[in-house]
Amino acid sequence: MKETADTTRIQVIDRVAALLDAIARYPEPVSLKILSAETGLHSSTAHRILSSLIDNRFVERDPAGRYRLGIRLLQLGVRLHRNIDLRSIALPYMEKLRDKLNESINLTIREGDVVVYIEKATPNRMMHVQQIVGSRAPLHVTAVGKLMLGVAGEGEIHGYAQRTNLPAYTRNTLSNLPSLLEDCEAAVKRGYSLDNEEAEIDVGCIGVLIYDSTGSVAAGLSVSAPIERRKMEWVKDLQEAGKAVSAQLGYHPPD
Amino acid sequence: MKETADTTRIQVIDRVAALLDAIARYPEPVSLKILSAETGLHSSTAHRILSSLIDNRFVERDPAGRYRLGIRLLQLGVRLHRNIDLRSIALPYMEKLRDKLNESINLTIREGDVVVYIEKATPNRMMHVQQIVGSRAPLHVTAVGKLMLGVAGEGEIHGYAQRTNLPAYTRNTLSNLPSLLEDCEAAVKRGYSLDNEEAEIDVGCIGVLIYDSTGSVAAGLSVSAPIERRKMEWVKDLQEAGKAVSAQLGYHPPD
DNA sequence: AACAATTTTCCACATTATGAATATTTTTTC
DNA sequence: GAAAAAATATTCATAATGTGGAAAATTGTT
Repeated sequence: MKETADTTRIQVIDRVAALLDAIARYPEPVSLKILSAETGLHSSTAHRILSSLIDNRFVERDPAGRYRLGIRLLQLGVRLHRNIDLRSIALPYMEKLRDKLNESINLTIREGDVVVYIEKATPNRMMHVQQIVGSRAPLHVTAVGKLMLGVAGEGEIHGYAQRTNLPAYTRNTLSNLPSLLEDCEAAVKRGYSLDNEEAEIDVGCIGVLIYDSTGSVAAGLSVSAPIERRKMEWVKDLQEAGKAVSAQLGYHPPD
Repeated sequence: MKETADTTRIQVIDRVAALLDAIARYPEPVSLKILSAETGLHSSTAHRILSSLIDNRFVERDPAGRYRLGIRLLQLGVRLHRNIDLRSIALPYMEKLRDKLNESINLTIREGDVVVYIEKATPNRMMHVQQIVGSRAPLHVTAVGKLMLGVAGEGEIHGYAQRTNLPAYTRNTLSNLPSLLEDCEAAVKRGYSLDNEEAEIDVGCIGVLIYDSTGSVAAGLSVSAPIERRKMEWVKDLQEAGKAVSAQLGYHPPD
C-alpha cells in the first residue's frame, strides 16, 4: 500500500498530512469524530497529533472543540507564493531599467552571509558586467548586501564580520569593521548603496532594496557597470523601480 | 524549555515545524547542511524527515539536492485563505439580492451530510424565512444540498441515502432514492435547484452553487421565501450572483 | 436531571524514529 | 583529471517515542 520505499516514510508525518487534508475538505471547523473517521485514526491518536499541530499553529481549535487549518499554513503558503512571484513581478521593471540605462540589472536575495543572483537583465552591448544567475557573492562586497546588513542592524554587522573575517576581494574592499559599519549605515540613510570596485576592479554598482507586505527585505535590485560608465543619476531610476516592485509585493512604506 | 505540557508535544511535528520554518527563511532552495545546522538536528535525522515531507509534498528537492517549500503548503494555505474570503466576497452580492428580491438570502457550505449556514442577508419585512448562522440542515431537504449531491455524482447520492436513510421532514421531503436521484440530476442540468416545502411546510427555496478556482464546489447560495411568494424569475438573479462570486474566487467555467 | 455522545487524559508497551557508522555522490582543490 | 574533502544518502540496533484501549471528564441531547 505504500507508494514509496518503507524507509522514507515517517508514520506521524503521513498522519499529519491525512489530518490536514481532512480538515481542508471542510470550510467550517470540523469535529474530532469526523477527523478520526476520515483518517482511520483512533480518536486518542488523532487528538494527540492535533494537539501538537495546534502547539505549532498548523491547526486551530475553536471553543466548541472543532478544528480548522491554522495560520502557519497560510504564512508558509504565502511565503512560497511570494517567492514564486518575486521574479516575475520584478523582471519587467528590470528590463525597463536595462533599456533605459543600457547596463546590467540584477535581482538578488539574501541567503545567510551571501547574496544570490536570481534574475538578470543584460544590455545588448559587447562590454557589460556579466553575472550568472545562481551565483553567490559575500554581502560585504556587494551594494545590495551592504544595504541588507545595514537594515539588519549593527549587531548583525558585528556577527557577520566575526563569522566571515571580511576577506578582501580588491584593494577597495571594506575589510575592517568600522569602515563597513559606517558605509552600511550611510547607505541605509541615503536609501541606496554603492559598490566602488569592492567585489571586482573596474566594476561599480548601485543598489536598492525591495520590501514585501510584511515590511521585510524581500530582495535587492542593482545596476552594475564598468566604473567609468557608472552615473549617479541612475540612483533615482533604481529607487523608483525598487518602490514599484515593493508596492506590487504589497509593501506600504511608513509615513 | 518546552512551552506547553509535555504530553501534547510530538517530537517529529516540532521538528517538522522547525524544518519548514528554516526552509521558509530562504527564498532560494537551501541545502541539507544548512537545515541541519539551523534546526540542530543530526543530518541523517533531518534527511529522513525531509524525505517524508517530500513524499507528502510539503517540501520539494531540486536536482542539486536542495530543499524548498512544497506545493501542498500553497494548496493548504490557499484553501485557508479562500475560506476566510468566501463570506466577505459573497456578502455584498447577497445584500444586493436581498434588496432586490426582498427575501432571505443564505450562504451555505457542505459539511459531510449536512449544509451549514455561514452567512445570511435578511430582508426588512416582518414575515420572512429566518435562518440561524451556524445551524445545519440535511443535504436532501435543502435546495443547495441537492445540487451539491447532484454534482458529486450518483455514487455519492447512493452513499448518502444509505448513511442517512433519507428521513422525512415534511410530506414533501424526497424520502426515496429514485426521487432524490431524479431531482438532483435535473437540478444539475438546470443549473439551479428547488426546495418545494421539503424542509419545512410553507417554505420554498431556490439554490445555486458557487465554484472556486479549482473548479470545486465552494458553497451554495439560496433565496428562501414563504412558498406563495416564491418566484421563478428570481432564478436568473441568483445564477448571476452565483457566477459573480465564483468569478471572484477565481473560477473559470469550461467553454 | 439523566443519558448519550464526544473529547480528553492516562499509561503499558509495541513499534517507530533516532543517530552513529558507513556507503555513495558531489564538490573543491591542486 | 585525479585526489581529497565535503556533503548527501543509507543502514540498522536500540533507545525512546507514539500508540490505542480504557477510563475519566466534558459537552450535547432529550
